[in-house]
Amino acid sequence: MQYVTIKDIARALNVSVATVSRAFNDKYDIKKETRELILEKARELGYKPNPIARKLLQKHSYNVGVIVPEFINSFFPEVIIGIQQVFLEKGYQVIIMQSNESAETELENLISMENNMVEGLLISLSKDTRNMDYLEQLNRDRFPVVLFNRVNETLPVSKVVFNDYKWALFATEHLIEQGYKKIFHLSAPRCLTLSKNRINGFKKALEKHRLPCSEAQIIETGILIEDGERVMEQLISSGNVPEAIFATNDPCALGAMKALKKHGYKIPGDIGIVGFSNSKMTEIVEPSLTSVAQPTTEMGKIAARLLLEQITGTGNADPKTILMEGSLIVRNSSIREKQS
Amino acid sequence: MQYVTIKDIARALNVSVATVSRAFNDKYDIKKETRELILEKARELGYKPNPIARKLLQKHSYNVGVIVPEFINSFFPEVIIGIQQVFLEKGYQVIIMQSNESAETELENLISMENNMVEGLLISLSKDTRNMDYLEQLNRDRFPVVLFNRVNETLPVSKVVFNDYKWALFATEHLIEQGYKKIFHLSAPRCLTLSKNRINGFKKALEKHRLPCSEAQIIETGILIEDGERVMEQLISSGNVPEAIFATNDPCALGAMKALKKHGYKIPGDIGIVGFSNSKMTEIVEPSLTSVAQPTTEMGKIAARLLLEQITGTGNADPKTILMEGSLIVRNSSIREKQS
DNA sequence: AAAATTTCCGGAAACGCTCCCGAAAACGTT
DNA sequence: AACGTTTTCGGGAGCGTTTCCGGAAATTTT
Repeated sequence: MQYVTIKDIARALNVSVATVSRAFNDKYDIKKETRELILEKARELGYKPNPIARKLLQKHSYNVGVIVPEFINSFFPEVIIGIQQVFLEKGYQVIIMQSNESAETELENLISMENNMVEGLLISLSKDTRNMDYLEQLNRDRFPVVLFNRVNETLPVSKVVFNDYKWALFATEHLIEQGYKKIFHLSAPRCLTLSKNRINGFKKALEKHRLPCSEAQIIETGILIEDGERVMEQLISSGNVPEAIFATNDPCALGAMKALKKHGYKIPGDIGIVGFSNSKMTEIVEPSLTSVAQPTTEMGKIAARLLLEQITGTGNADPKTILMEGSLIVRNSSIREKQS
Repeated sequence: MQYVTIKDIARALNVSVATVSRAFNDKYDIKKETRELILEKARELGYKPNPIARKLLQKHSYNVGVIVPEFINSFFPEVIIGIQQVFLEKGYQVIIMQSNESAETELENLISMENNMVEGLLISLSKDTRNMDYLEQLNRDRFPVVLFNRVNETLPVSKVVFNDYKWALFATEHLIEQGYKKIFHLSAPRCLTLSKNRINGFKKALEKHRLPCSEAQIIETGILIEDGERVMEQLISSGNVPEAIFATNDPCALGAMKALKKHGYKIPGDIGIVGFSNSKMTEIVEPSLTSVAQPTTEMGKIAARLLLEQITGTGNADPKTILMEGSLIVRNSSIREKQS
């Protein structure tokens, strides 16, 4: 791979390497014919400029990196599509890595991104990321970083997050309005800021409507179908079945539904369910699942534009936090026909 | 970003750059104390080796690239997890890009991968990739490439594919055994080799059991829920509803189910359905969806190992095609209780 | 104590490219 | 015909590393 260099073609044509370089960089410092000649020869020899050597001088790589914890669920892929739309249009390539919810892999990804000289980084933190040293260092070095969805409070960088508090509150209130009283929340790992906000929204709703609200109603579950299923099975077998569930995401809600249906519970009659993120599955499952819609692709776009501003140096440099709003899509899983 | 170089720290300590370099590369050509001293100073100045410069000499980047057409469905993410497992273990980083089913973006990805000096490439072709010139060139330059899942017949590189023919045949036969006669196939874009093989398997099954088999039974649908739904709606409104459906993937099957259920058809009573890829959703939907399970993660691992062999030069260089087998997971969507 | 090793380090070339500077060649101006 | 301009090109330094080679200093051997 990559045998023929600029020198080979300079030698073959008896010109200087400088001239060859000029031919490729389209400088107006070269006669049209020699340019043609060089390009012709280059094609003949199968020459390709070595991008590494080039990058060594000019500091542009036109690469940006995206690190996400997973892409089994459709959330992150949708965000990434938005990110790509913005960057491809501007001539940047998007390098994606997934940390697999591991802080260790995330760090490796981070280092590797640096090695590839990305000009900026969009990150959604893994669930067991605690140590922010590396990111802090990057930020101190004025390296452009934007956090999205899974963010860290303390890091002074731009962030794009969903208004989890508000929509968790709305989702819970919706259940309350339907007459459900004993409401549980199936939470994502509590260490995530996102989880905390959703929990707070959930609590606030109960409080506001003077419903009981104990820690036992908040169950740290996970984000996969299996997680929701497992936790629900446990609740059922321990006889502690709530009247309604607000789940941290759709897969989790779907898992819970699966367990409930298996044990003969009627949804939404016996128990109401609300999910989060409004995935495609909400309309496939029966009953259809009420869910909070998040503008995923839009979120990606906004995060991307924020990063772009930092990279190009336009816009002011102060970190800002963008709070995204969504909507509650009410479907059958949470609507009680008529209540007593 | 990246202000302090090896020279700065050489100057600060009044040693040569060679010595500094040695300190970092752990050569046994340096006194322990000076090494410590240098590392200490480096930490103090916040020095980080410039990976670009390093890559310029030693030809290793320890990066491999993966290009997939999409990751909205869970298939590719699962494959990628397998790929990552193999490479992370060997000290390689995996760079992921998605072509968004566009041949143009795919080419850009390809070029960008080269620019980042990946040592090998794993590709699943986009649905409208026709032109193989670039890949052919890469292959001629002996650049390690492995195709997986979405492959091109003519390209003489290693490939990892699923035995689509056989399992499409089995899936169809299963429907036939259940007594369904008028069976349709909802196909992915026909230009894909994978589609052709599944279509052939489908045809073969019908033929074998002497069932009618016309082109009208094969409908080019797509790979998303919406596609399956749209096509099924059309079939219903035109009054041309089959007795059973073999869909090219689960989302497509789920979309069809959604339309059928909406119009009051009973599954599996009125109509039987089989999907492909055994996604998580098969067990969430009602009735649960019979599907062909593909060893996705395993497929990623095998493709990764094949590439690794090429990169490291172990194993023989002849391109080989690995055919993966799966299994038919029979669920409720295709089981007729008792038939007349 | 001199010779032979070993340890440690500096100089310099190299990787493939870009770009500044200056010189030669071509052209135009009085 | 002498001069100034412009175009075109080559020389060479430099990007930040690694690595080979050789030499000085330290250590061991005779």
